[in-house]
Amino acid sequence: MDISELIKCNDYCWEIPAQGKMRVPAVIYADETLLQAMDEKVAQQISNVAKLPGIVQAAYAMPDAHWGYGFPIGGVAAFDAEDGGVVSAGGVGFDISCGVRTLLTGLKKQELMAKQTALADMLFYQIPAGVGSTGCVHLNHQEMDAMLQGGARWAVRRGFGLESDLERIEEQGCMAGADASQVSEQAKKRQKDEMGTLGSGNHYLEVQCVSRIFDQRAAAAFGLQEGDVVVSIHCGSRGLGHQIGTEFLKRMVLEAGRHGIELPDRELACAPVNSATGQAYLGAMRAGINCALANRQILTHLTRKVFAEILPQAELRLLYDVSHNTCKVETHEVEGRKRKLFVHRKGATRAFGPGHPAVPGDLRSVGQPVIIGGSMGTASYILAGTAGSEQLAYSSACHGAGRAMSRHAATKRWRGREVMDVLAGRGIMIRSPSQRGVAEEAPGAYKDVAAVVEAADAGGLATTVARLEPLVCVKG
DNA sequence: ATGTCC
Repeated sequence: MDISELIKCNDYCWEIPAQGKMRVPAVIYADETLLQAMDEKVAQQISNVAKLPGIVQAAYAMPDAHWGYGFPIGGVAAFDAEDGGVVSAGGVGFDISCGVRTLLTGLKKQELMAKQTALADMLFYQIPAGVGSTGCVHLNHQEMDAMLQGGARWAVRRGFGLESDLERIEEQGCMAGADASQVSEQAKKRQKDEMGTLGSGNHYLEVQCVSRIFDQRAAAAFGLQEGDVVVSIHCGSRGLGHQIGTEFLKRMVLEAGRHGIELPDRELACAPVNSATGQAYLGAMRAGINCALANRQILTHLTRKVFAEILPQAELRLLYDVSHNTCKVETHEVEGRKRKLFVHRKGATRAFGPGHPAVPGDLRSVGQPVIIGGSMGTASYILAGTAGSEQLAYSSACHGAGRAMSRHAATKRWRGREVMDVLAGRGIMIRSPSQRGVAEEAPGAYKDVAAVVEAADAGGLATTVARLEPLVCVKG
């Protein structure tokens, strides 16, 4: 990216001043190195977001931002419905409520190592992964609607996991305002056999070891110590979320003119929050959030079953579950005034600071856990929300390493088999149904996650708590 | 991300 047009606010914050049809400035949080490596399209896309009706304060890009459909991945934007604000399907992303949860196991790395191969094989056998994968749960119409309304709460009631899991999930596991009747039959049909499946692309289930603690107090509150084994699950709402996104995107493009919305880019199709389509999308999108929460909950149950067999002394407790493709109604202070806003986070994690009422009581003094999934074979990080992040980007942080190379380019450069062999040599066991998928996800195709986390920390978006190193990875 | 193009 050409940084000569940007105003440097500080070493980790850069502004594109409002110009032309931009209603507000665009702000990118990154250090100079990340910024220079960032695709020019991120600046274009985030500037286009700043042109949408009802946008408040600024459009933001996180340190892991890269080119996406309409909105950049790693984009945050909030809209005021009272001010003509919009909701955008492309601003949430196709994989609605894609997210990651981390489970504590109570195990130390040494206990796990003797069983590493058995665990890798059993997880791969029990966790459905890959394009079009189907699971052990099959939903009829009635159960589909119950799942879409109930989320992880529905899953726990059906025997998948523990009641105590729910308090460690955003929205206590059930997104309010979901409207299953706004989800098309086609979307439901695609999902009926896909519950409890990882999917493909960058989705994974990873067994990890805590390799470094950065913040002792926060780590103690989160239950993390050096040498601990944890499990992280990254996946979303599968075919259902994709279908909802596709259908509403089309509908929003067709209706934009009727709502007097001039689209700077077709891919930024949106509808006023206060319109039939806006409300219908919000209902369907929230149902999609519940689908993703239920999906991760079922996968958690399957993971517990595998550990019970291979390492029966393990006790898997949910640390936290974050969604990084959402639009949520939140109250934020803007220029001294509290406003109800529709906050879009696409490839960005909610990061509420200490004291926020939505953070579970026993974690509230340190802030919300923010889980940053690394790429395959690289570290992941646990951060905590900060008090200052509300004024920086509506309490948001990055979500991962962010791609640095296209999938196509990655498959030309690497072969899945060799990527797996190299990682095996470093003690990391990869299991995947797709060699090509492994090549696409080669560590070299991603940005340096440590640099991304450092920029998020130094920029004040969140504070680093712990680093996790992979031991076993089931890759979609 | 995605029944990787109804």
